[in-house]
Amino acid sequence: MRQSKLFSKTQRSDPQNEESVNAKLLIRAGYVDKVMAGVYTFLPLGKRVMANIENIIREEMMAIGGEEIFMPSLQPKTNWETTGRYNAYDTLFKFQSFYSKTDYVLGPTHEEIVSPLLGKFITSYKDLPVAVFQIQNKFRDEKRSKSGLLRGREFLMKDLYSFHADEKDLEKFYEKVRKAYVKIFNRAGIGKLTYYTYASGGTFSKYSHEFQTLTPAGEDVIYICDKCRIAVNREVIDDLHGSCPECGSKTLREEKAIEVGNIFPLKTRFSSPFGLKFSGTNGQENEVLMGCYGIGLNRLMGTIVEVSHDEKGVIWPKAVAPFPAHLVELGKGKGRRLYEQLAKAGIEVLYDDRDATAGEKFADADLIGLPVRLVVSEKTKDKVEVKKRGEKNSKLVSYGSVRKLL
RNA sequence: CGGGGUGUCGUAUAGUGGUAGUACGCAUGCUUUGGGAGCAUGUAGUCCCAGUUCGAUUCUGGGCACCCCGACCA
Repeated sequence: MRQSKLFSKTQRSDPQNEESVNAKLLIRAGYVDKVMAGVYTFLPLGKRVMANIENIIREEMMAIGGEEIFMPSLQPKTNWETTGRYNAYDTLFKFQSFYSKTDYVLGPTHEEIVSPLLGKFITSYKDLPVAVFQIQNKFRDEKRSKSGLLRGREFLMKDLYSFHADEKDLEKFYEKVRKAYVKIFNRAGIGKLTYYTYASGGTFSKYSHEFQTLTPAGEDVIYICDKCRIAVNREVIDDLHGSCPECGSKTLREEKAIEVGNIFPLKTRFSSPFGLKFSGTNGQENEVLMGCYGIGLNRLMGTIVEVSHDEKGVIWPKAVAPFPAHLVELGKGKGRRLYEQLAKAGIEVLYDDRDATAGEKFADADLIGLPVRLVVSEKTKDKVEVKKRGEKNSKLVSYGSVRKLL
């Protein structure tokens, strides 16, 4: 893409009243625009990042047999009364139709939709197990949204729901999801900093599990067992008498972290109120067991920025970067040949064809943070200068070999 | 929801009870072109409502918005 055609522009200074790194950098670089606290527009660059994150997640969900659906944000009050959450869910956006005076909620999650949905199709043990997922906007009336993309009022979330005939099957699938999540966070470039974490199960079960990424920007405190490479959320550490639930070790390391994903055994919490039953092999009626598994995409994007940046800007991991490289030309038209050559090879780079000074272009390239910077100028002659973002050294390579480096 | 802070051109900021300044941006022209370049000209602003006052962007009250800390986070 030609940068001269990009309607978003970078900002030289940090936005007023923003403290968090992800908000400052993403706004300055033109990835997002803040509409109000916790609500953002994703600009062309930000939309591409989000699409990459979405695709990683989608691929891994499909790899474990997830079937993608799309449920509504607009939900009937009655479903929420069925589960008793209409009054119990404290961040629920509620409103009324002006015409019919019917009450609605704006979905903060989708158990109230997915449970009756599957109830229409599950009748026999032969229909189980089944897992459906969606990538959809959620709305939560947070008392205090904060930290840029980390805690929003409207945000994109992947939610997966699984349905099982018995606990053993639920546990088996739970483990599959855990592995899929590890792959997702590895691909998103935050695997090394992300820990499988024991957390409270609320009213549903003894423990749930979270994926926590270490960052000072995090809201949670976790205790890491380096031997098992797992962690325990502070909310359950007393329960476990301060020891690792897997090896019993008491030498745990305290860190701040942000929850980027969670997996949760729901069991019959929702199948029961919605009457999800199936006929077993013996003809007896049984209750369906459920699990739910979420990943907040906005939060994941913000977390990546929190853990991968320097004083000049973002440093995107390759898999989520909006473009694989930033082609910076110094001198009008100098980069066009390479741009077109790469395009022919199916590689779309961000081509800075603007009539701007070298300093401005370099500063923007650092701020936007694509993994590789390609410079073509008078000085590079028939070669291309290649530099990785986050590294100091550059090298000159021939036009033909650029492709292999991306 | 409790506490604290902040609201001034598009962006970041200064300042004042009496004509609102600077930088960047943007526009035009010329010069410049390997780390946010230079000159000239131009463009554009006091969050909203009320009160005090001859006069309020400034003071007072209320509201709204945003940020931070805490509480909350199935």
